[in-house]
Amino acid sequence: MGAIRTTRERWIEQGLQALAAGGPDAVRVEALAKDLGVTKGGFYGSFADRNALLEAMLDTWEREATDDVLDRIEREGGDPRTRIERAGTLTFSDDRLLPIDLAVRDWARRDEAVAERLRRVDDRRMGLLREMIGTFCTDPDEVEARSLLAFCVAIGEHFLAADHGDRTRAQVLARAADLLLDRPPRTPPPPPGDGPGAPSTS
Amino acid sequence: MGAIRTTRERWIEQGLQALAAGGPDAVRVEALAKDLGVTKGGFYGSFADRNALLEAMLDTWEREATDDVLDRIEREGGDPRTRIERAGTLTFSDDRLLPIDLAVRDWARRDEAVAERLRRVDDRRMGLLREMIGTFCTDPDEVEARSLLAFCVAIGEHFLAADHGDRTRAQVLARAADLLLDRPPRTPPPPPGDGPGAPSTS
DNA sequence: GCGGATGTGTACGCTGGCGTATACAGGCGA
DNA sequence: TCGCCTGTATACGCCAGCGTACACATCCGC
Repeated sequence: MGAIRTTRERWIEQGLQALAAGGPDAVRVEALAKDLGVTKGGFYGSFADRNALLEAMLDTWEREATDDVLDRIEREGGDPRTRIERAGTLTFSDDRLLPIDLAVRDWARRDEAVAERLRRVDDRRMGLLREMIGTFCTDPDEVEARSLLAFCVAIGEHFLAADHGDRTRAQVLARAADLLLDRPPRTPPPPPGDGPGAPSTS
Repeated sequence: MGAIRTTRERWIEQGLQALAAGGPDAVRVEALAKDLGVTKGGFYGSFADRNALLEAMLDTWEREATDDVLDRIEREGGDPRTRIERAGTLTFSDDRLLPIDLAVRDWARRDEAVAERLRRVDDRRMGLLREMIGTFCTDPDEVEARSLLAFCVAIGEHFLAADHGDRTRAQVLARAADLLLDRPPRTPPPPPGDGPGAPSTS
């Protein structure tokens, strides 16, 4: 009957999906079991309790969100501006990582232990931004300000509901990225009939 | 015994506090009753069910977050840059409104009806930003990009855990506001021993 | 003062979720 | 082959939370 035994990793992955979809309160042992097509019987063999699962989920997320992404950026190299945008893409355009990231951010507002993990993750990301932006901006205060702006827009974008009239969000983001990365507008105001939005910061 | 009868408004207010502190899942009828020093007996006289309370809370929030704030900005007038910063202060430095705002944003990611309300609120706020930034920036694409950046940093700031080394968050935000509002840095790099951070965008 | 409207306390049934206990099934090494 | 280890199903006790029922208190208009 049992296709693949339900391992610890499968519980963690399903927990992260539930976290992404409904926040920490949505991580319920019996619901995860149902999603996995089993009962909760075996859960307590892999985890002491629900809290142990949450910890394990955060461990997994922390690793995936930092080492995995940063290693890949470093390995693939490229122009500083390109690397910033690739970092943004890997983290904030990933269908898997993005919703988890946003859920963790909200969670961190209410749980100091989660906030501490998030701080570790964000510090590494800010470090990358500082380094990259520092290659074309000399004033250290301005580097910090631009880095903060870039990070805030990459996150805040997903918490913002406003429309932009004729423009798409992607178009506005592309222009914002031009401002932050101190480069001329890519598509000045192109005559009508342009393609879909450029990659942008997020 | 009962000092002041527990009115509909008191339930709503307490509900908003709970929402701010723990998200929509934390808005529990019996918990609110306990906070108010009563039992849940009378709750169902003012509200059909828990959901009706949530709706009423959102109604209240929507009004306070738009009409009340925007009316006040308009009434007090002032320089465009000043008005932007006052709008930010009234909304995102208010101990009462800010946590509610952040909670609603996360909630909106999972509930389309909440997202619709948030869209109405954010559209009005973006409208103000566009108008103000448009007074000193001519390119409409750039106005939109700057408005988005300003809004994103005002929100994103609170979802960001990173440190800034020697600088305080307020200092970095002040510099970011200078960039967005296209004005020279206020405290170029002041010798040590400066006061607390300037108001900034948030 | 009286009576209804409004709020209150207590008790109940129901559901969902956690954690435990216990017996069962299948793979894998000695 | 025999046990063990791992995962599984089922059943249980427990508690929190929603919504209902009903009897009681208090205020306000008449």
